[in-house]
Amino acid sequence: MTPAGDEAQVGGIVGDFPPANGQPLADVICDRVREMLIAGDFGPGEKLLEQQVAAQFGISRNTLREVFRLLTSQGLLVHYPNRGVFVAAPGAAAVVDIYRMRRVIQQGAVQAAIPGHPALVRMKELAQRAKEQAADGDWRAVGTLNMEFHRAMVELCDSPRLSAAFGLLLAELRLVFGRIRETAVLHTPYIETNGVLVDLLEQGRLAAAADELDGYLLKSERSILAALQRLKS
Amino acid sequence: MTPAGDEAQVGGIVGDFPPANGQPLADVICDRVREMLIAGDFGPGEKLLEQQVAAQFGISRNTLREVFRLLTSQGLLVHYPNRGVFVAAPGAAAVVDIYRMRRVIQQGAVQAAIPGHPALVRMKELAQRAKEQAADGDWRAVGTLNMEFHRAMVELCDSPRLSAAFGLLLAELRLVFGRIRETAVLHTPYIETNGVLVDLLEQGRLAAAADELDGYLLKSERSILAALQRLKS
DNA sequence: GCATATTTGTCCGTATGTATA
DNA sequence: CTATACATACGGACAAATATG
Repeated sequence: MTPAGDEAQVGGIVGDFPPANGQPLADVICDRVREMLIAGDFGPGEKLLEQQVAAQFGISRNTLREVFRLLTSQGLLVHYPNRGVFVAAPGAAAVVDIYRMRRVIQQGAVQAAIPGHPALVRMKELAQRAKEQAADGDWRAVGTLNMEFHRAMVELCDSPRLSAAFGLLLAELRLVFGRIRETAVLHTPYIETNGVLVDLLEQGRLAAAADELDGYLLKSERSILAALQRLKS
Repeated sequence: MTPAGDEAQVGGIVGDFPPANGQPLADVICDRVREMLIAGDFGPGEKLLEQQVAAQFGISRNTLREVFRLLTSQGLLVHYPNRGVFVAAPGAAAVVDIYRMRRVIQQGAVQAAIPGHPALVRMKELAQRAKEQAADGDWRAVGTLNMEFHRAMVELCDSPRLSAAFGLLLAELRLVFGRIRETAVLHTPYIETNGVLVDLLEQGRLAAAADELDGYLLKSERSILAALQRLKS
């Protein structure tokens, strides 16, 4: 079998010191499953059976277990010993915690922003593109661009570890978004805010930018919590 | 090598070695290996052979692979595809990045500290105990207590995710410490600082505490970088 | 409350490709 | 360039824990 055989290892034969190779299967599947999770292809709280999922991806149970370990450590899956692995279902408490951490990371990143960092240019582009997509009414695209906008913001302070930690947060947050229908309401009001943020950062008014950001985070958190509340009923 | 000779795990097929197993074997071994890594039982950059390490712990290669995945995602091991897993050897660049992130997380945590949080009491105890151990000349204990002091500091803002991310940072930092001999120099000057920090936090002078913290982080980072530099020669 | 079926946790053996001496 | 060692990945097996009827 092994229908996942198209992972041809064409890698560089001439590969010098750094590995020129394709990544292990577990990493590939891990990315695929993560995408499926945030796309909502698995329901929140759903149980993932090892045999079934392994067959679904055409990989062995052992390899899938490595994938589960990774995604569990990233907070996207939850593991109950001897019971199995389930899709995480972040509730209000998780959202509050995620935003608490967002505040710390993003405000810290903005205040430690490196002047003239290329990520600022990227933020400007993303804010512009989001404005265009909003005009077209493509809210899904607006949401994605907004995510990338904030990811670029964290990259302003040029710390790989901080960016990685923030990436995990965003992935978990997208898991929440997947459950909410009213995407327009979630992202529309912040298109303007993003433009203001870029302007402030370009002028080097970091404190003012941090302040604007705080307001954004507050409103965003509240609207998500409200939408979640509506879901429960 | 492996002076911890009592690790003789006679893979108890008959033995009741998997005792009242609450958590999976991979998690248990993961914790053990992490402790050994920060204790310096494996040298930095050392290659970890699957068969050998699996035999050393009396577990299967499949289970060990799960352990390697976890520790790699935590930054304590490095994985080169098709070449194997190696103990991470964080250099100057890593230290700079770790401290950049420490500044963001710890200053953010202090400024978002919840008044009267029990972690503040714990900080006070830890600072006191560190002072006592320093008088006894037990620098290893002082180092550990200092770590716990800062961990408690992050818990002041009551965010499980932030605390978890900070824990990963500290583990990686301990990997660096393991390579440095002069532990006394690394931890002694900060015993006093910790006392000042507790006082400021008790008085609710958060901004002043954040400032004091910044000074600590700056000095600490510099002394570590200097010690690393000395190692290279 | 019990017997049974399902699933996890863990191990082993093995084939294949990759890197290194 | 060949030989060896090793990582990668698969499938099967079985005990123990859990879910099910």
